[in-house]
Amino acid sequence: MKRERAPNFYRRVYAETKRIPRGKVTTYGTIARVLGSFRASRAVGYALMHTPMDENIPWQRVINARGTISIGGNADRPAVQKRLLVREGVHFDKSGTVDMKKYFWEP
DNA sequence: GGCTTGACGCTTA
DNA sequence: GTAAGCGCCAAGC
Repeated sequence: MKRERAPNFYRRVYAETKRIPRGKVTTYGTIARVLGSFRASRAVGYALMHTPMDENIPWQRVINARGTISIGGNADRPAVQKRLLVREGVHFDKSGTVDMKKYFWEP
């Protein structure tokens, strides 16, 4: 998980994620585009998956293009993520979808 | 060094 | 409007 030789790509993803202001959310594609590869959405997701909690990175503000939270495996993580976003002022739809039109943030 | 998997995105049916 | 397939980058085996 924690690699001393953290790839530059990871650091970029973390940096962009930390740039997200409170009450705003972004998508993997946006992060990938900022990094220089719009189609690297998968790599971005993979990087966030390895997001070290030591850095206190708001990975919860990064969601997919649909505005919904994926993961699926542990239902605890998305639950906490949704809770954090709602606590920050992000409104969630009853289906668990975020209104990207209002909360979508891009650099 | 090559193949497969993975928090996705976009296009086509 | 919903469903399925292809493509991208990066890491793991």
